[in-house]
Amino acid sequence: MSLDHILLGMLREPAAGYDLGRRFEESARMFWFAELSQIYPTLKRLEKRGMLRSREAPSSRGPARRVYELMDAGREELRRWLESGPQFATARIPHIAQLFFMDELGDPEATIGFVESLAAQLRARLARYEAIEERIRGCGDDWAAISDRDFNEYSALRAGIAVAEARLGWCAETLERLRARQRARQTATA
Amino acid sequence: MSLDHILLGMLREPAAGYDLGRRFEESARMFWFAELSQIYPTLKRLEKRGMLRSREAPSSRGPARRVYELMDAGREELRRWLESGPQFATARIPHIAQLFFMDELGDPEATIGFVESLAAQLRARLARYEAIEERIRGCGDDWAAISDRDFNEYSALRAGIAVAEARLGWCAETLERLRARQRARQTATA
DNA sequence: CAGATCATGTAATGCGTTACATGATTTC
DNA sequence: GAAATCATGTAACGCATTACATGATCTG
Repeated sequence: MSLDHILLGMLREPAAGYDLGRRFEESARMFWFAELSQIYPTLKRLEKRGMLRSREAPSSRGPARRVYELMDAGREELRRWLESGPQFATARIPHIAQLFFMDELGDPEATIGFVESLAAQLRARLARYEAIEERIRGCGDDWAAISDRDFNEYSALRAGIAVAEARLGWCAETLERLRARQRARQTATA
Repeated sequence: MSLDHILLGMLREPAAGYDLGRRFEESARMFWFAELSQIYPTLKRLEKRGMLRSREAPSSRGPARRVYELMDAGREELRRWLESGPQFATARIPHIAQLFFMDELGDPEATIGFVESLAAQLRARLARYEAIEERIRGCGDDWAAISDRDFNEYSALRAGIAVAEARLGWCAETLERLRARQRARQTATA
């Protein structure tokens, strides 16, 4: 029920479906993602419901763009969502599920390898986030004069960084404990 | 594609669908959730594919239980999944999406209220996790002698706690910044 | 006897992914 | 002329939620 709202939010400035697709890749990845094949029909549906209006616009290259614009009904729906209090999705964290059952492999080294690989991927993700943060800080004017919109977008980025850091910290802590267990086991066998 | 694997993992000991439903509520909530209405057909499908086998068993109260048991094919599928490396779901974090668009309300106090409410809900969640941790530490024998399975389940819990703490920390940091902005605005107006 | 818990399921609907189809323009 | 980018979409399938349907047993 939220892709609708996210598209409405993104359409506070008129844009074509294709543009929104790139926005998911660039700035919204952290908290949501949608394929173009989902975006296009969703925009059509929102238009049919009177939330959006569209017109054709020529493209500098490639076929004509269908540019969507937010209508009053859409703006009201967006505001209702924003005023409805924090929404939570039911958790879906496959890698923690894997860890949960990892003893099935009967190989403590496999668990260690798994968490190491997890840490590597989280480091890469964190690096991407931090690169964005650098870019913002760089082109950013002075920090207090920033607009509310930019401030909130920056806060969302900070949230992603905070969680990635926490997960990495957990990896380090967990690896330490796993290795301590391995050492204890090896001295017990010897 | 993962509920299948999670059910296979849970069925390393035979159980009925209803039992698995409660397990999601009790110990797996942190990383996954499924309704009974999704669990029952999924179990049937896995049986048809030869991953599981089932038999009827009498219940102490209520209708007969259908108890499922893991077959070799199911165990192999489970292992393939565990060996396939850490899987990530595409992020879906509605409350960060809301924050991202929150300036639409044009009311800085609304953003502050939103993050406060978020913090309250995260504190409640963290308290639940910590209660589980207490329970584990309490009934737990000595920490090094714990089984691999219990160790991994504990690690999964620690992951949930780490993330909840990080989100709460981010709330505090963000609230501080939001309030500083408000103060700056008010002195500027005065 | 009412309400909670145990226990299994189906049906309808909606959300999301993957695969497929098309075609123009720009860059190398 | 090949590959990348711009741009729109449809179709099939699978995953997830909500609502509905049924009925036994236990607890207060």
